Amino acid sequence: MVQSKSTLSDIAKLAKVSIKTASRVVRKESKVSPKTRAAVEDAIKILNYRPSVAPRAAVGSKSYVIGLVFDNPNASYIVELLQGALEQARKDGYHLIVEPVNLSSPSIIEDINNLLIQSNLDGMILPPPLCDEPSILKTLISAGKPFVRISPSISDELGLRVEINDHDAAKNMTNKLITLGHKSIGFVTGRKGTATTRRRLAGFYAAMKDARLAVPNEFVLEGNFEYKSALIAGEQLLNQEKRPTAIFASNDEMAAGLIAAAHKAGLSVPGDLSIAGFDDSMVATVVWPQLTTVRQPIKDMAATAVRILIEQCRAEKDYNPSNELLSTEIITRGSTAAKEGN
Amino acid sequence: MVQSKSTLSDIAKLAKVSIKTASRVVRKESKVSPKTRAAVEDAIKILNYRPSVAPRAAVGSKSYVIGLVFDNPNASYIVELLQGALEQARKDGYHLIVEPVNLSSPSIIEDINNLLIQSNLDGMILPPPLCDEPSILKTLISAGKPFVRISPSISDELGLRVEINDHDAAKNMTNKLITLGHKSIGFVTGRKGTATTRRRLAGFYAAMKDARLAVPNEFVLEGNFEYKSALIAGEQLLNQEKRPTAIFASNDEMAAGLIAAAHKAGLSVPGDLSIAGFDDSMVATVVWPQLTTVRQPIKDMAATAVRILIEQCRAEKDYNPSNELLSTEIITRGSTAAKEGN
DNA sequence: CTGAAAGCGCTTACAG
DNA sequence: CTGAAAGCGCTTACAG
Repeated sequence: MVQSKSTLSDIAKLAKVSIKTASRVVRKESKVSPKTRAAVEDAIKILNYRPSVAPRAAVGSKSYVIGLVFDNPNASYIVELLQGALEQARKDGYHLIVEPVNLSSPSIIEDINNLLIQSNLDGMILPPPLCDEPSILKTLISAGKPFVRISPSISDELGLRVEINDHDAAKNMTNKLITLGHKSIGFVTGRKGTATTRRRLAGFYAAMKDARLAVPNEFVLEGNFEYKSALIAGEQLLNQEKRPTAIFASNDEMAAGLIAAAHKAGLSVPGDLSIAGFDDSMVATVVWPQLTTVRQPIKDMAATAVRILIEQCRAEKDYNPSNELLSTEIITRGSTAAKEGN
Repeated sequence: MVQSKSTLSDIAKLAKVSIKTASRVVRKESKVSPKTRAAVEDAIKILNYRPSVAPRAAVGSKSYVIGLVFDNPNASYIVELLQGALEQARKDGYHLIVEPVNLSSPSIIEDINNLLIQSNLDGMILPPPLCDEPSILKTLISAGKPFVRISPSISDELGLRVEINDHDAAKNMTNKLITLGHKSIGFVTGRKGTATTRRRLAGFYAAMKDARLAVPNEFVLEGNFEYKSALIAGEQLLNQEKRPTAIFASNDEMAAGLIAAAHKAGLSVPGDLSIAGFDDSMVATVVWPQLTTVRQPIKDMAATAVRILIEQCRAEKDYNPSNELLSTEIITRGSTAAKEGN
């Protein structure tokens, strides 16, 4: 069970074939006779053989190692991302190197380049906001390394993309609030300039328009995905005479900020004010009341990103890669309620 | 700036020395003349040379790669751990392989062993709860790999340890509540059987005893570090006639659960009830009111763990490693207040 | 203090 | 379908 290192030549000796043939079986190449293959596979099992990652990378064009870099303040997002990516990489027999980088550091390009060179990476996963930094994309392209971007803001055709449909998800959540009887609905946007922010806002407007409900300008607040931005915006809005009966925040942290603002304004949630979030991150279940929110399949997205990156690494020339669009789900919890009087 | 791979022999050629001597400089060995060293260092700079990680691992006893495995549901804990560990590893010129494992999986030992073999790890970092699993420790010991445990429950002398003083931290927080005028103070414990749980509870009792304050048995509630356990325990306690004016939870998630229980019981925090947490995790600042809590230097702990692991990897035989004890800090926020009437 | 040789465990051409 | 040879970029003994 617990054994120490056995090598390819051990396998070859036991299976009575050459090292080369043993290697063929390990790497699942096609041109091996069934009988030979079986013999080698037996040997692999008996010796509990695992190919060492280092010599593979030392010799070949492929290292069987991919990289995931991140610079995202949202802890729960990162952890889910990691778990999805690591599980998929393991399934596909690849190793994953994880590196936090600093997008505002002057050495970021050098850092990424060093990672590429030192570890001879086969490719890279780029979650937001790194996926939107042109200089990083350029570095990868000029190094000839494939990459997959997760939820990029810019939909150009550089590398592959894994996304959700932010527009439709936001529209669905807005429809849910409308169905609960709300007519005055506020919205808190994400960080300015990102596609996510734009698309979620557009989905909100689309649902309101379909329902022929007006959206006063002062009901659309500018946030930046952080708790504090929503707390400030919410305080301002809720102290006015005219205020919405429901607010939809572009992520869960900001929804938590709105709950705090409601408390400060002496309003009860969801009695006086319904609040909805986006992400279904850990925050959603540690605030009171717990958040009604849009579940984003972050783990799936990361796993999908790894899968299509590896497909591309393994691919022959005629391979035609495709982007992936994953679906979302509304999770109903205590922060929303039917509007009283309906 | 952005360059592709240069090798040790490129360096040797440029510096007009042998590959071996170039290697000596790269590896910071001592027996090189200053003049030779300078020439090689110049060449390294000019060619932007970075040693490839793969051949190092392929050939030598040392791979310059260490592993961090984790199985912890607390996202913010993991992310801080990763950042601290990755930064320190990079500083020391090591690479870090991160792997989520499943403690309840029957294949966990095999998984860890495979990781050890495939990546030829120099050593491993074990955060809780993995650091308390005897079979994992045994695997590492029999493989001859050094390891560092973070906050282990059991203080045996296997490997190195990095810890905080849970007892004194809990005692300090309890003293803070006492100083605020609270005399009836409740406590919610962590998961049964862990040393952390025991030590924090003991610290609480110690402070209460010093202040000659009674602790009724029904004021000490059993939790398990999760939100829900504290919500249930809190609901039960707060609906009784006799209830504490302050409760100290063994972590932030449970403190968040207590806030929810207080809301349900119609009590305001901190007006009717002060609540304190432990960890200063992300939860602490997204609940309302924000939590007064004990800041645990998770990032520092991870960095320290990596540092002493690498010291041990590099060490000669006469190296005498030592465990590390890091200090904590009380962070005061809105969830605690002076008891009214004082 | 410095170097020429052998080898780590694999993979990549090249033959048969 | 199978194998003997050369080599990846580095490090580890061994000499001088």
